[in-house]
Amino acid sequence: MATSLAEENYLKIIYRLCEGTKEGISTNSIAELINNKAASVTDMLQKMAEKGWVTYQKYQGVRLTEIGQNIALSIIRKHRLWEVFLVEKLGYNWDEVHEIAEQLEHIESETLINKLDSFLDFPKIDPHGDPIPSQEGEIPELEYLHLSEVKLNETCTLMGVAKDSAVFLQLLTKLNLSLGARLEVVEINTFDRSISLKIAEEKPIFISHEVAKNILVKI
Amino acid sequence: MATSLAEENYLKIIYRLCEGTKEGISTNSIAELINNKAASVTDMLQKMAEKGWVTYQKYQGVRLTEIGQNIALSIIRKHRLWEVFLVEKLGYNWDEVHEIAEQLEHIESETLINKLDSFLDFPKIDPHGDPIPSQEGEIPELEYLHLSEVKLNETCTLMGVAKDSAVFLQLLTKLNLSLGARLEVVEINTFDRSISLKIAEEKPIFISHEVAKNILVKI
DNA sequence: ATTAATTTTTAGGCTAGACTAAAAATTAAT
DNA sequence: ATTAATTTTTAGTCTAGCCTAAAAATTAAT
Ligand SMILES: [Mn+2]
Ligand SMILES: [Mn+2]
Ligand SMILES: [Mn+2]
Ligand SMILES: [Mn+2]
Repeated sequence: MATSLAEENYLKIIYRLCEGTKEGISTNSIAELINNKAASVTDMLQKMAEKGWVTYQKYQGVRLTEIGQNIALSIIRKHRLWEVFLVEKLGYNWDEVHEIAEQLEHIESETLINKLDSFLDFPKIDPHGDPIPSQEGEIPELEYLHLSEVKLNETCTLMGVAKDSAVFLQLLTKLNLSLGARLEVVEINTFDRSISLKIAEEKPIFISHEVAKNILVKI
Repeated sequence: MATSLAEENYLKIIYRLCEGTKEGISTNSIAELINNKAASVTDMLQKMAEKGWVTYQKYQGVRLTEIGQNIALSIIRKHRLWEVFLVEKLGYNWDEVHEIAEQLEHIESETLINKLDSFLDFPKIDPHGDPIPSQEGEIPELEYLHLSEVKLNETCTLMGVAKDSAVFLQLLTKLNLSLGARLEVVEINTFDRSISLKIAEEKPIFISHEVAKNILVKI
């Protein structure tokens, strides 16, 4: 069945909210992320339940069905492949691509996205370290730690970000923090949980707990 | 002012119809190309006149304003640059790209299209030989002949097509007729105006007047 | 110059997807 | 266990962009 732009955006957001939990997703949480009023969300959820993309019972929240999840994953696949294209081929920075990918992800063509995938040499992650779902909708569950959880004097590799807002990404860039960077936690301040980091043997930088929480690393 | 998808499609079609003539463009001709009913077109024309994109008087047809024309040209620029991308970078054939470009042309980002332009090495024509408008909305008026107008025994170069339907383009491909081909008109049948052509010294092929009319050449 | 045919516009409706305001259900607080 | 606060749903509107049917204007044919 064909999906409208509005429906695709709902599916993507519900997918994101489902990830963290087994519970039903609340109307309000969707409304907030999609920037609509709760009443509008209820309306749409009922239509999407009708189409078999979500399971929905009044007041009990919503979950994606198998079908709904597959649609969501195909949109996420497109979003992330386009982000790779924008950074790798057109020379964008990682903080500039999200909005454009929000548009490109709705372009409908099976062949297009597979040719793009091939043109990009079948990347496994996007510019923010997020995994790219396969054509079949398989997505590797990457088991990363938040930098805020890393112990003193441990060394880790920056694998991704938990938030892709432009200001956050720009801050990381300014701090010289990019995907693949080797990080050593040289100090943890118990007062505010701020952290001192050595990036590849350079002189240490300070980051707040708030920043550390949104950086994903592998030991 | 922001343009909706529907408005952009109207502007593009009106631009095309304006090209051939100085007259006002009829409601019906727009309706036919855009696959809407005339009443819907009237409706939209009135709204677009309101916004200053067309001049419109009841029963007198419509013309693009300077502003309307510039919007149309920017969409055409995007359409054609994306077509180049699809063919040159993703390996599509020239008969497969139009529908996808119809979607991509509506992606809104100044920087995107200029980076794409640069990535493609600033092409001047698209895969069908159509000129690509500059960022400033300048478009070279290419003065081509229809192959049907070429005299017997003259030699010419295939520069473009006057129609980009998939079946037509597929026929040309089958006949080994592609952009840049050197063509010699070796026979013209007065009865049905069909033509015999030598392509780069190969043995001649036959094409109908209908086909010849839609092939653009330079002597 | 009338009449006929065609084109265009108006009038009134419909659907998707948003909204506000009010009602209903759930959850939290006494 | 009530009452209060919060969340969610229903009911009723609105706009964009389409539609059909009927009216009006233009163009073509007698
Ligand atoms: Mn993104
Ligand atoms: Mn991303
Ligand atoms: Mn095209
Ligand atoms: Mn083209």
